[in-house]
Amino acid sequence: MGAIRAAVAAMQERGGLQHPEVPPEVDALVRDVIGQIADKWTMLILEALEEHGTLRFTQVGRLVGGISQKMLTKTLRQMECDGLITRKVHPVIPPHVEYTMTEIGGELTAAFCGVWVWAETYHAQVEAARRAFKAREGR
Amino acid sequence: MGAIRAAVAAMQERGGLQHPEVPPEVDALVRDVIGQIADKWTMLILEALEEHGTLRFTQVGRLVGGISQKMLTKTLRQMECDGLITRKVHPVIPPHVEYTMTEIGGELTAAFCGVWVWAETYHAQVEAARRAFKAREGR
DNA sequence: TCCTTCACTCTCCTTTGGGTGCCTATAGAA
DNA sequence: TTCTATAGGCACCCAAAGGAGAGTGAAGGA
Repeated sequence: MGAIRAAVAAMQERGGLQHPEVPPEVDALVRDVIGQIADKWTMLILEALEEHGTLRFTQVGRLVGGISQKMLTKTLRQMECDGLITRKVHPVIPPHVEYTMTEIGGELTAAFCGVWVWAETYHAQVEAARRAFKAREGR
Repeated sequence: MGAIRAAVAAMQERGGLQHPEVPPEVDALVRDVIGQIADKWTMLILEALEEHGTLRFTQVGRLVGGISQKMLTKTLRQMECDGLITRKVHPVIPPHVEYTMTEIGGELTAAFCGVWVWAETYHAQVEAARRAFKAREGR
């Protein structure tokens, strides 16, 4: 995990981005972007695309699992709008649409990967903390 | 960013966690944890605590900005439940409660840092992609 | 001729997110 | 004596998120 911290520090050095005192309008934009992007389905779709490359609509749905068509459509549109994926429509008659990650989508996936690793690493501790919390508060 | 990917691969090797065919109950837990944690307020509160160390209730509220008392209370409780922060109540009469990040909270913040850096690095491109998308779809 | 496939769209419905305002108790300030 | 600050709890409310299920349209197989 130290490597991630180091990499992050390196990126901050390179880009000259420090958290303390970033201009407020940039902060607002960043918050907006984070708000749009840091959602469950976006993360899961990025995961699926990273693992399997170009996918079709129903393939994404199957890989993600438990997502309704509505949310899948909506999330894919949002991601396309934000430039995280590209959408290629083949105008054939059983419709054929392909979704592919863009470069910045790949970068975001890589950035999110740390969170996945965190979740996989610590989910047992989170479970334990929840049980302990319930025991403390429950009585 | 390759360093992150490498670190992740190393962690997966070490822990024996592969995405393809991870036990379904673990997958469910990880998704649940991600779902709980990948929310706007949690991220912003972690940010505030990382930057300023131990904070009181109203301090957190001021630093986060734009959050209602209700959501602040709720989010802090959830984070305490998940073991991301500790809550220390001083039983004095103007109430005094202190919130501090735990170790796994710190790790999560570090993991999320990559996403913040991504947002700061690419938000201009996201803006551009959105404008281009609107121009494409708008007419 | 009917059914199936794909990638949606539309409508209806329930759940959740989140805001506002009112309540607490008491030490100390005005 | 009255007001304020602190960290919430509680009740009510609206809006948005999100799920379920039906519909769509045309090509090609049975």
